[in-house]
Amino acid sequence: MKDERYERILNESGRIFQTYGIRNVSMDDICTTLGISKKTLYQYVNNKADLIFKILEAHHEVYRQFIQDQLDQGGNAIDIMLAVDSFVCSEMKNYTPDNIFVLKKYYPEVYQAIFEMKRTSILEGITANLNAGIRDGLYRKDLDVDLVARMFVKNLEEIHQLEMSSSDNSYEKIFGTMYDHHIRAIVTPDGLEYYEKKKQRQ
Amino acid sequence: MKDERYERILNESGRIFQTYGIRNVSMDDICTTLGISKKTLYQYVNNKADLIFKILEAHHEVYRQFIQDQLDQGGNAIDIMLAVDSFVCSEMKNYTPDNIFVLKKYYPEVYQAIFEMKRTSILEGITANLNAGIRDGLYRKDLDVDLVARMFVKNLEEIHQLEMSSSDNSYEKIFGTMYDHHIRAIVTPDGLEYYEKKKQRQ
DNA sequence: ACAATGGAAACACTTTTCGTTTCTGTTGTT
DNA sequence: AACAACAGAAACGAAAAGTGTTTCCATTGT
Repeated sequence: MKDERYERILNESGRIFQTYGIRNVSMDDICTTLGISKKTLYQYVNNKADLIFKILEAHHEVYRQFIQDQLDQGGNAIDIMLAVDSFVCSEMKNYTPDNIFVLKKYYPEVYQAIFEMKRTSILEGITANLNAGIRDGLYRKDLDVDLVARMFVKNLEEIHQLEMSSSDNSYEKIFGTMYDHHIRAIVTPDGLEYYEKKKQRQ
Repeated sequence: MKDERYERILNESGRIFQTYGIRNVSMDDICTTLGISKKTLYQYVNNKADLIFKILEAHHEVYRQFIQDQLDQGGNAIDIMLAVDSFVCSEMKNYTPDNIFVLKKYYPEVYQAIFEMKRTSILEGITANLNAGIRDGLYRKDLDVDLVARMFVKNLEEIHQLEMSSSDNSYEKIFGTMYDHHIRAIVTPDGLEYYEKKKQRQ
């Protein structure tokens, strides 16, 4: 069932939802754009909410895979944070105020499911990063890993509530600051020295 | 009738339409946001289409006034074009693919009226600029003013059909290129010298 | 010839929003 | 105190748009 047509449905639907807005694009519009009938489309998705969920889920999977690859490489914990920084930032930019508004109002279950998925991924990723940094002597041993990870996620969520438009580059600034503060708060002297050197090179 | 409340209705409605999308924001939402009842709102606008029209018209008036001010100052025709360049560009950025899509599909009369209004303003502005440039020896005397003005408008319209997202900075590039070519195509040697000097200072 | 598949479009139903109206409370005036 | 005017909240009836289902038809493969 994970065939080329299914991939195309998700990718192309996602593109036109993002371009024109979820509620402005009807299932008829999607079929017209894709050149398939509704009967065919409904062989792949249960309903519009299901389509939206599957699109966001697939999108999230790309993000999750990127994070997982960074972790699997077993590199330096600070390098990983820096690599993840801009990737996560641009992922968040897709969630524009209008999209969030629509998801919350008309597809609340999809919204809950997706954001819980994201929350879980981030929590796991940060926890793993914290543990690796502690083990490598870059982060302080006395950190309450669970608490720091939760605080990180909380900060992400608060940034997300700010409802900036996707063209607003304040996202990068705020986001980068949050990452910067997070790292500075948890590093050892060795880790700080490494981090400062790395920042100077950018 | 042009009172503070009316101004506030237009400004605030325009803001949330722009943030959340025209069709995602109901008249009820607008009233809730403004803290007024629908009965009050309908004292100021006939219906939703009328509200949208009035918002876009007011927005256009700001733009038109800016252009008029530049013309009234009687300055150098090339300087005026350069002053107008980025103003027009950011004005166009408000017309995102989703907004255009909605206007065309659900409010076609509003769309036609607004774009005809814009077209007329641009045509008049460019025509006035061409005549001033010719009079001042910056533009060539052999120009067919009417034809050049129409070509300029045509180019603007074609850029507008490209459906770029508002975060895409290709708009500036394409737009700037179109302005550049327009000016280079019509200047006298004196005008070109002046223009090149001006461009070097930027 | 028949079966399977998929597109186009009709269909019945649902949902949302629209614009209108009613009810109520508040304020100002006499 | 009584009355008029005004505005907000919400109910209301109607319309529009969209949803998901089904039918009809054409095409392709066996």
